[in-house]
Amino acid sequence: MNESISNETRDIILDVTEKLIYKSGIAATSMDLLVKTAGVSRKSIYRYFADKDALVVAALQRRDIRWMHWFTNAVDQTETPADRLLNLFTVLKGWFDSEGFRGCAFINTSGETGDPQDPVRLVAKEHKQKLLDYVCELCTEYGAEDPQLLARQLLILIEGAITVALVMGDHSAADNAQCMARKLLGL
Amino acid sequence: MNESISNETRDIILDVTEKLIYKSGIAATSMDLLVKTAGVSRKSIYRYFADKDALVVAALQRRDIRWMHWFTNAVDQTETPADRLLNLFTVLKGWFDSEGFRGCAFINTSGETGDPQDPVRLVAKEHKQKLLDYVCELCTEYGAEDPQLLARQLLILIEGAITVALVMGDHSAADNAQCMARKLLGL
DNA sequence: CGAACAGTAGAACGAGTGTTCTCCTTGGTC
DNA sequence: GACCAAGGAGAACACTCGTTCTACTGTTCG
Repeated sequence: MNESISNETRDIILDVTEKLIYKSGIAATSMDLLVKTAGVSRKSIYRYFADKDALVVAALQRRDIRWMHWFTNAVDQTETPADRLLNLFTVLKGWFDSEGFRGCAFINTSGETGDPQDPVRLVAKEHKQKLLDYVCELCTEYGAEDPQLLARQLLILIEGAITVALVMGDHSAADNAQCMARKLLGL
Repeated sequence: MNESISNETRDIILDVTEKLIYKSGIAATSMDLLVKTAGVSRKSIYRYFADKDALVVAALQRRDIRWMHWFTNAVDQTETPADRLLNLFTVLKGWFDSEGFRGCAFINTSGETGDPQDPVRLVAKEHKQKLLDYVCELCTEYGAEDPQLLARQLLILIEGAITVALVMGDHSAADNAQCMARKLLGL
């Protein structure tokens, strides 16, 4: 009857795929491990997804949506536009300190894939574009002279903090990035 | 006679491994492809390296040394300490625009490996620590109040620019990072 | 009831993986 | 000349990969 009813099995598959990819990367996430972890049969996976590539892309798109929702919601929990811009890095800090933090899934999977035209890379690019657009909105609300330039600079701070936090294990990168953002905003 | 004579075959193997890993990642670099590309036999590879892991680590350590040499040499081609700090990003820009640029090999391979204790991750951490130490030296020469803090902030700008350049394909990230560095240095 | 469907369990297949092996050639060194 | 280490070409092994298949179990609905 209802064609848009949420399919439970499909959701489980996507959930588990998303988690395994984030934890260990695409190559290390075998269909066998997926079957065992999700508790579904191989046939069920191939019923909903043409092949592993399609499954991976769908899982990453799901993570894109969910991460952006979580991030923007958390950042928006402050009053003034200036607070929101600084809050970007406070929320990042909380993410770094959370259990199971493994950096940004999209940076990681981009590094795994050599071909820039690979669907995985395109999803990553779209994700970062969405993040840039969101930051740009905040900059506009803040009343920045050049919101686009400011947003691009803040994005560099965000990506830099994430990368340093992952590779060096230095979670204080969020604080250092926030310190730079403060100077940039003239606060 | 001379025990420290440079071994040509070993060098070729390391060279090709380094290039293939940078181009396509560790998982995509099979021993078979390595044999065909390097024009050496499997036996030769296993004569010099215990297994693939050891080869990968050795190739990454080699890249660490060579990249740092190249980078510091290029950056040091300026007169004043202030110029050198800004030159960090000019050199980065040149790297981004160079043919075959695929981001930072150490960020990429860190994303490929889930386990933080993996030798690959340790090599990456050491590489970024060396880079941080170098930037810290420049900051000290510059006469910064807190060279360590400044260096950590500049490192975030560097890693952020690299990540944005790779994932978004936006090479102007180097310019934007340099712009922020200028503000940070009060120039 | 019975057809249709979503699902599990698991075998099977071909291709690719890292690794080891044998056989052959080459270029020195006692 | 005898020896031996270095290297090449490629077969072979055990394993894992993604993918497909068959056989069986419920559930739903006309």
